Amino acid sequence: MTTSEVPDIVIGRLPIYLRALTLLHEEGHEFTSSQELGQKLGIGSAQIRKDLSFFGEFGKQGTGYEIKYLHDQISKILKVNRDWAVALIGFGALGQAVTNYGGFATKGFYIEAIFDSDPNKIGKTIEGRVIQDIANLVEVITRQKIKVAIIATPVQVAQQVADQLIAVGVQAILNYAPITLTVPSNIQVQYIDPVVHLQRMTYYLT
Amino acid sequence: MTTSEVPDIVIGRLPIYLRALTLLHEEGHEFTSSQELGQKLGIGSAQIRKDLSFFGEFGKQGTGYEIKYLHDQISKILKVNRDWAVALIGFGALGQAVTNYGGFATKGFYIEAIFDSDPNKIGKTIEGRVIQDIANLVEVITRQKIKVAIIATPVQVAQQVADQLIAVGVQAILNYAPITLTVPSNIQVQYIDPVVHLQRMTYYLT
DNA sequence: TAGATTGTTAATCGATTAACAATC
DNA sequence: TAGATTGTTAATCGATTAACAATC
Repeated sequence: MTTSEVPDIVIGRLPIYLRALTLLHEEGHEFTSSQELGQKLGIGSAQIRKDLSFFGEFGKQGTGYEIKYLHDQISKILKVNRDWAVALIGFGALGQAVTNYGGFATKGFYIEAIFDSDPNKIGKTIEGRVIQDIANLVEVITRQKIKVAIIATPVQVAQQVADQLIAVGVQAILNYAPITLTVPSNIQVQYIDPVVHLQRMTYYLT
Repeated sequence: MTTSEVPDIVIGRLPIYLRALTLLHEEGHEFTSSQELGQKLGIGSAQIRKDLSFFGEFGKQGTGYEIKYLHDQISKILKVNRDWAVALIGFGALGQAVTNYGGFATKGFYIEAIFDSDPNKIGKTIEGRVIQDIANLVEVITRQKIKVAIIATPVQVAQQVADQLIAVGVQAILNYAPITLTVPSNIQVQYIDPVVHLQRMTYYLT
């Protein structure tokens, strides 16, 4: 959440739009409208038009949006029209699942460095990448100029790992550890904690 | 997002509060304040007090909140002071990671039924649970009266799986498939798509 | 042209926050 | 008592939405 022209909540919806556009494209559609998109996403059509208007004019009156064009434009806005090198810290069950998940690479996020502290894991090769000693984190990430990291460590070390990452220039952290990280305001952090999502839903259950 | 007395955004913060309280408790603290909590979570203290005020009075002027008590109260509010049976649909790499993840059970979410469509997987036993044919989903979930489900299927079948789940009484869905599900307004859905989180952050990168 | 849909404005709605009396 | 912190009010801030002129 950085001070910015465009509200962060709008930025947060763009990947959702992108995902829907990808799906429509795969289904062979060529055009869509703010109404159709909104229906699919459970969002008002006005909101979609307003969100897009922060960045330019992407549609045509009467016909709507060309799906491929809008997809490319949003990709550019989000800077996902290129590849990003990602560091993964923690190669436990979760870190291994993250590594094996094909969805990152197909979207341009390549895990190019993996770290763990377990001597039994350090040195092993996983799909061409050697698991490195977390003691070398500072050196390796500095050298490779990696800007994006995924934390999949135990919760006890997550904050100190984050501190190290930030110290060597990482600007965006996807944190799987169940803890809110304390970071400077210019650092991006996103959280994945499935338990949080489940707990949010049980409130509504009868 | 159901029509409700308490704003859904407030409900969404309660699990975060719970997580912080758990941590403080584990660190041996006995009391905390809205200020301390807010600092740890990057949230204003007034917001925390306001959020809690929707449900009652849990603190004491001058001393703040007893951590264990507040934790228990929020647990009750969220209905996570009991166990929940969970169905898992899809036993690919992701579904397997979800099954092996210990974090669900320790928070009271027990995966009590696993479904897949692959004949090579159906019938196998995983930690005491047999992988069942997705063709039996309707029967099994109806019989076991399961209310919470996790979708970890390929994106192509996620919507139809969701439709089936809802038809047999599932009220809360945690969806790992990269698609926005269309569901009735009384059904809770939460999404986990790490790519969405990463794409949201790259916008801010230089 | 007639119909459809955009981009944008202004109104509405809702969430956050500052301030403070109450009180432990 | 003095200091600290709550719960709550009212003001501020920001996001959503309805409406419509413009135009494809």
